[in-house]
Amino acid sequence: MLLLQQLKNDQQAVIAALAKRNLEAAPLIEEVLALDERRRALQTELDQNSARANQLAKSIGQLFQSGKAQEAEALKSETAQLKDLNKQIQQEMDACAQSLQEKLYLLPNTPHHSVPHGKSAEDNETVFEAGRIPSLHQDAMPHWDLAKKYDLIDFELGVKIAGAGFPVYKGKGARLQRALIQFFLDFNTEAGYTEIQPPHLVNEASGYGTGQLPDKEGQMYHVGVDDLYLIPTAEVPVTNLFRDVLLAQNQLPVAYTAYTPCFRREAGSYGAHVRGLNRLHQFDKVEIVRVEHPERSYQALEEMVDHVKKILDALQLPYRILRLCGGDMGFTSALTYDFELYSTAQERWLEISSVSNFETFQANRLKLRFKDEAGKNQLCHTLNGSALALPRVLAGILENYQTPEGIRVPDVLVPYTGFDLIS
RNA sequence: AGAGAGGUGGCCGAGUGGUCGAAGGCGCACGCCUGGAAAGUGUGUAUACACCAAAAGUGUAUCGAGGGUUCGAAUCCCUUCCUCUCUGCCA
Repeated sequence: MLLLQQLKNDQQAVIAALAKRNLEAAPLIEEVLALDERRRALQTELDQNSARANQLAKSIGQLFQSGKAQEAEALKSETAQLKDLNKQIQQEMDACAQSLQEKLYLLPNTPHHSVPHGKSAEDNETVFEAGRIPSLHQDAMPHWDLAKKYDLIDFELGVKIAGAGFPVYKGKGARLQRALIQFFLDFNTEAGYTEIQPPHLVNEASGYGTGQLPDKEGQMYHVGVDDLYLIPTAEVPVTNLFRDVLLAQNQLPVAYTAYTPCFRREAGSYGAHVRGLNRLHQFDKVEIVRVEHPERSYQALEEMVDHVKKILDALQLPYRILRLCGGDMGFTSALTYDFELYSTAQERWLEISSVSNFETFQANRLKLRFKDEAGKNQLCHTLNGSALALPRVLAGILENYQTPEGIRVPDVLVPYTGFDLIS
């Protein structure tokens, strides 16, 4: 959620920034400001009336105590009037505040100045490429065929148990996936991230805290009986650990890592590009989350990008880094770098990580603040990134590491898998 | 799931109708004391919103949340959420 203060002070700058998202925000911002003005006027009126009523109550009490019951009775009628009036004012003010809130929820985060202009994924800017794209043997296959050949993943069985997009991992496939999770967690922990095991279901307030609600209501699985949501990413429970939190400055920065399964309904996505592991309803992911001092958040973002690079270097996979353009960026982000892994057998890039700085956008909703040197409460900056999302990394390894003799296991994973070849 | 107890400031904890944004303690900050530290001692120490150009200041709201009774509610009533104890169930 954008800061009202920011809208008031830099209205034009906000409109210009949001234009990068191809959004004409001026009319909405006008509405927001008008509502705010009305709300403030009502607040002032309400406060004055309440002050008067408090005064009267005090006088009435004193009059009763000194036995002047008649005078006291006379004052009561005014307080009754004030009370009725205030009820109306309060109602209108609440309506204003709610409407204001709803409109603020509609405004996405303002893109960082380095975000390129653009409408779609085609306009993203490639900022880095690394790794060697292997030349595969003639009978090389996409991962879904490899998975079948070596009995690593059974998609049909998953359909029977739950539905499409819920794969069943078997034998060395399951083991390889677990090895990756373990490797990622160890790698993150060694870099200073504290491991967290959060709940996999969250309440509504948490959904609002990180911005999934109300924006992406339909994308989360909802457990109706208990009114809980299955997490679409560990970002939700981990970032919400800091909802309504006031940190001391020396508690910053916070760096957490968490492995969780992720659940996404992904309604309406079908076809060739969602085959195999490319797009799932349930998948595993290891996430990194940071809470930073505003002045350090962009440095932190670079550190996170660097960290993810190291993971991919260690796995010796070919990848590139994109700076997302305004049209392709997520609702809550100010700047996002996507990592894409080259899938040699599919001859396409697969997104495996998204690293973002949300600045104060989430912190504002979360009420996540710290006390600065002057003793003032300031909003923190929040960041997160995948390190990494499992299925596509698994797909990339299966495809890029295949040989006529079988699938080799990346060296760094062998201690975790206990085998170096899938055959 | 049933029965009972309870939710008060950063933490602990007092407070059953007005003088309560709230005693006392701990913690924290600054000062005094000290060669230095501890102890001692003094002062300060919630959040949000509104008014004000701003600071100072003033007002309003907040004792889990929402509603009600009352001139006046942390305190009484209702609803709801949560926590704890016992019983039941259970990995």
